[in-house]
Amino acid sequence: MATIVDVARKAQVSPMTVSRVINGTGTVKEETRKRVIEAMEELHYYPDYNARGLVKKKTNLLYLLMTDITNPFFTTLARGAEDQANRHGYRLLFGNSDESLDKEKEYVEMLLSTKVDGVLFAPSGDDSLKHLQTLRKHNIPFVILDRYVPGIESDQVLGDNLLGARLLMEHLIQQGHRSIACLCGPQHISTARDRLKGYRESLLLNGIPYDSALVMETDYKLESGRFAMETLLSRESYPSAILAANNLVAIGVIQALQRRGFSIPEQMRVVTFDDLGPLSILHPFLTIVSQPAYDFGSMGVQLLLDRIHGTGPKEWRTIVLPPQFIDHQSSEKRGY
Amino acid sequence: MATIVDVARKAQVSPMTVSRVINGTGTVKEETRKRVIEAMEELHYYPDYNARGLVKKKTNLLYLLMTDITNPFFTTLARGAEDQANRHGYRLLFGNSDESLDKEKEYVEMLLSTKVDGVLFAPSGDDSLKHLQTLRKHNIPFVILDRYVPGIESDQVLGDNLLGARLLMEHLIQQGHRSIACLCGPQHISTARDRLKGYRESLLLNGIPYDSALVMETDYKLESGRFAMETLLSRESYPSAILAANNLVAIGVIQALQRRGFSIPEQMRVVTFDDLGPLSILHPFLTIVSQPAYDFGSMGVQLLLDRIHGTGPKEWRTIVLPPQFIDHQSSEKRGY
DNA sequence: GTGAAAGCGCTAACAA
DNA sequence: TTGTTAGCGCTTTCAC
Repeated sequence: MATIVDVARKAQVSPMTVSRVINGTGTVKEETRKRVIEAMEELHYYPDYNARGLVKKKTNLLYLLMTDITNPFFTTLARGAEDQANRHGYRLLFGNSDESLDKEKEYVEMLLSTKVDGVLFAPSGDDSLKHLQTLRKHNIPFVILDRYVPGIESDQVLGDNLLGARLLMEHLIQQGHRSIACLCGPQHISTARDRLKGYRESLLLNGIPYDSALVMETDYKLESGRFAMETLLSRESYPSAILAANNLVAIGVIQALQRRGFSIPEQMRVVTFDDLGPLSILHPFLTIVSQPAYDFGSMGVQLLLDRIHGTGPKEWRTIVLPPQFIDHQSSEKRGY
Repeated sequence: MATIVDVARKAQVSPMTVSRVINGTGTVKEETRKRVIEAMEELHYYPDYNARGLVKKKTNLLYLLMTDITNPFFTTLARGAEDQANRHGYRLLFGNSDESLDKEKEYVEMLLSTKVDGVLFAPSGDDSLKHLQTLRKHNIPFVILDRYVPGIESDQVLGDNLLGARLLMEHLIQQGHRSIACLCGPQHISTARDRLKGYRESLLLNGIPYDSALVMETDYKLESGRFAMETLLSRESYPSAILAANNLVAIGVIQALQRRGFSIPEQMRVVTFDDLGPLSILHPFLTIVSQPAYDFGSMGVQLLLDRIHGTGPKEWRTIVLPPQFIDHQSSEKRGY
């Protein structure tokens, strides 16, 4: 716990000179420099970032607020963000709101007391608006990730969920499916709305009537998918394919199907969004529109740093990352 | 960015009184209290944790250093740690060393400048010793997670990998397998050593000769498993079952098998350690010894806080969490 | 090329 | 019950 004063004393200079050596600012005679460095090493000195932050009003800390740390989409995103942050000399803090607005609120308040330089914010839903407004009011730069929030402008990194849904639907329809269920995700989240919209548009475009009985609102968790699928299976007749709200919901769906002895994809086709991380390899029966999760993270950090440093344009920027269609069954990959 | 002085001025009291209100320390007249709280709200005041930490020498920050954030074992562990930390008024920082000693070193140095109250440390291997010694020298409390490191004593939360390996082996041997390959993981990591040891012991106990050709050292990543399996399959004869170093290696193994058209588990049995998170549901062909990842995190935080606060015994404590045998094939679960 | 003084936002210790 | 003083570890500013 040596401080800058200890080092200064040992090197027989003023604390200010030590500070200059540490930060490489100002001018220091080579000889003094050496003495200082030696002293730092002998005392195992490490500068206190907090003390520095206090005076510089800059912490070199970024915060990543995710909605579900167990979802491979977000862990991959986190890696992208971390790599990019470290590359620019920033440290990255993570938090996990667990798709809960209340938890999100706690994180935001904690954030206000933590003095981070910026925030990567994956909103839990449209109601996150007030939290974002709070950040804005406190002049904390942020970038919205994955889900846009009506009512606020900001830098954003989003996916094209409308297109994603349509790619999946076209695929199913081309294969002859006409009765396709949509487990459509929470409608207070933009991604879920867009995916449902894509579903409806594809039906319309292909002259397939919309059947509200085939559309069920789920949340973005596994159990929800299982439950919805069980409900579908309890009816007299069921669809031949399922558009699942996201990867976790899809797994719930598959679980329900397996329990009922369905073989996939022969008896039921399942398609969904977002990869399963390293495990996707094992799922030949899943057709997926994958989002470049790593890029979500690294580009998010890029936008955020541009905003913090004032590099980049003044206007808000929205980056839309294209989905990638992956038919694990045929191993065929196409970018869009 | 209102400060405590702004609030004091607005409430017509001294900063010290505001501080007392914020922290609930000392005594403040109810009337003054109200005035202060009102002022805080009007100014949207949030205390600066860093400034507080500077004087209190206590940040209420814990750090979790993982080796692989994409491994479901660690994301689940992280959730356990986070929940427990928040429950006690601590914030949790994450970092990801990516199984790399060099990256780990960078994190440790960053840590020394970040002034956290304690560290949950999942070592990248035996060579992490020096990093742990650095923390010790700087009086930063830590708890070792998952992998022990010869040469240092500490609070620890570990699994029983020897037993885990033997459970898996007994299972295979009971099913009649005699030729079992061991993709044994990096031998500079305690978990890998113990698993290999369990493998050998089981062979011995069952009178099966040890065949070094069946043992291959891998790391803990997917590609490594795939490569090892491909090597095995390129030989004239191959084993009937694989004990894979961990979950990711197992996936690599399965991938290699699928590419060669093997059906699992009929033509090749694969068993391994650690669950696949939500996805394990989908893998009826995997037999797994699972570790209670969530408890690794929450108990780790518990030990750490005991150490920080001086509650709990003076001696180092090692908690060994029992493995759980899960045969996804038979859906049978038994605790040990 | 180097140092002294002041202050970042907060709280411990003492005084009133 | 409240306020004053000093100082946490560092950097900014200005002087030498």
